[in-house]
Amino acid sequence: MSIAERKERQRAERYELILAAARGLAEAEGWDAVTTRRLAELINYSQPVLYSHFKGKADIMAAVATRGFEELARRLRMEAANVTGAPDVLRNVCAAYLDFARSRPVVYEAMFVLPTKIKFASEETPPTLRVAFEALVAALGPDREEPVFLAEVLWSALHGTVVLAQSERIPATGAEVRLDVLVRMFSSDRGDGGDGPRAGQSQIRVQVGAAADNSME
Amino acid sequence: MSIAERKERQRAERYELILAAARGLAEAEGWDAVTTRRLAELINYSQPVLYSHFKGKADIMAAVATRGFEELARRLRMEAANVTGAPDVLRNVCAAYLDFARSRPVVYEAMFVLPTKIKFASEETPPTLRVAFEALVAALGPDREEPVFLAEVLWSALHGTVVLAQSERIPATGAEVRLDVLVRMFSSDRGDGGDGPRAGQSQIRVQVGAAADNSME
DNA sequence: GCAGGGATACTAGCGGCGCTAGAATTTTGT
DNA sequence: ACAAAATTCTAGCGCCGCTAGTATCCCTGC
Repeated sequence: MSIAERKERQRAERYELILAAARGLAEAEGWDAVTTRRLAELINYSQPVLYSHFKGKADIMAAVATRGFEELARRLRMEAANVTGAPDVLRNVCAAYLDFARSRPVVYEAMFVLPTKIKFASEETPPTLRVAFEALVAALGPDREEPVFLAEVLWSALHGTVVLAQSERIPATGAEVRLDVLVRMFSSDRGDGGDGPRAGQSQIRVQVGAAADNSME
Repeated sequence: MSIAERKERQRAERYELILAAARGLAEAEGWDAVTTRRLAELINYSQPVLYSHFKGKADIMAAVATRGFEELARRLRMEAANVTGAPDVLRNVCAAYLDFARSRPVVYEAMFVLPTKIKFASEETPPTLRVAFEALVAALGPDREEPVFLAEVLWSALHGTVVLAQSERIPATGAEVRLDVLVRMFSSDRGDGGDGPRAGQSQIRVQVGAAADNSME
């Protein structure tokens, strides 16, 4: 049965090829430029081949989004798990979220902006997506009232800054300050009893992260 | 020159007819269903007539959005001006924003979600849009540090809740609680020294407003 | 070694999209 | 009444997502 295995492996490789082509094309020219014809040309197959892997264009985008959920969950989980050692988990998790959105804008768009058939906030929600949300809840710290709603609002604020900035509806400059403001608003100790330079630190952190992680693959 | 006036008036009427048709069709079936062919059919003219009024479909949507900016600015300004008498301006302004987004979801989409050529945060920003933002700044109250950035984050949070809820990425239930949370986060006096039942009041307010203002016009 | 048969990929085409050139029609001014 | 000007329409371009039907390839069993 080795021959069947090889075939399946080649199929899986082509599946990945399609996903990579879709993401690459979207990153280069936006999702509007990702057409079935151009995708077919990129992978050196004819259009109908795409439909043997995916139900349609929306399905391809959903697959890209799913990969995004995995990466986002991984990043957030890593920051949220650092309860010991790092004093400001909330800021790090928020920074990681913004960092992800900035480094993979079109993936973020497929995940959270464009219409998708992926179910949110239901039983069939992808586990990775749930993990990402739980990281937000955890980042807010213990003993907070209405933790789920609070996390939803935090997520909304993060998402809002991302999409408004990406669509140039709020200026790109000031992203660091907005992070400062946002973290202060949602931290459990509001009156800034903490150390002052904390803000400056994170500004650098976000900037560097965004600049370093802009590669396409 | 009365005949030229009549012609111009008829042109203006047809312009309005197109806008109304576009908004109505979008409200009934979403922006994807708003095609130049269907619009032409709705107004009983052929397609190219649309292009004598607008540069293209995007221009029509921008016009719908512009009308939306006017209405939103009017609503927010009204709530923000109530400094005297109303103790919680912030809550009322936020509620008005959410109310608008819920009552005119597709207009909101054209304004703040879909790609647009309208310039934000620049010199050529529509005055009404600027007014709306100023209302947000005012609602936050005086003597706050970084008022503009703070307003940007508040707007982001409001926008985030709207779009995540509209795209069913956070559950529709809980909108009132999220408003409560959000207002508490951004109010200048954080420790809830105010009266308790305030939240319940506003919940009713928002719900009634959303239900009453759902007409297609 | 080689024909049959199933899997695989292709060509071609459908209806619909935004948009526009050029023809046909209506309206205007003389 | 008639030519000119403004207006509206017909027809079509290149593109889209998607699919039916055909051709090709490769594995299987003799």
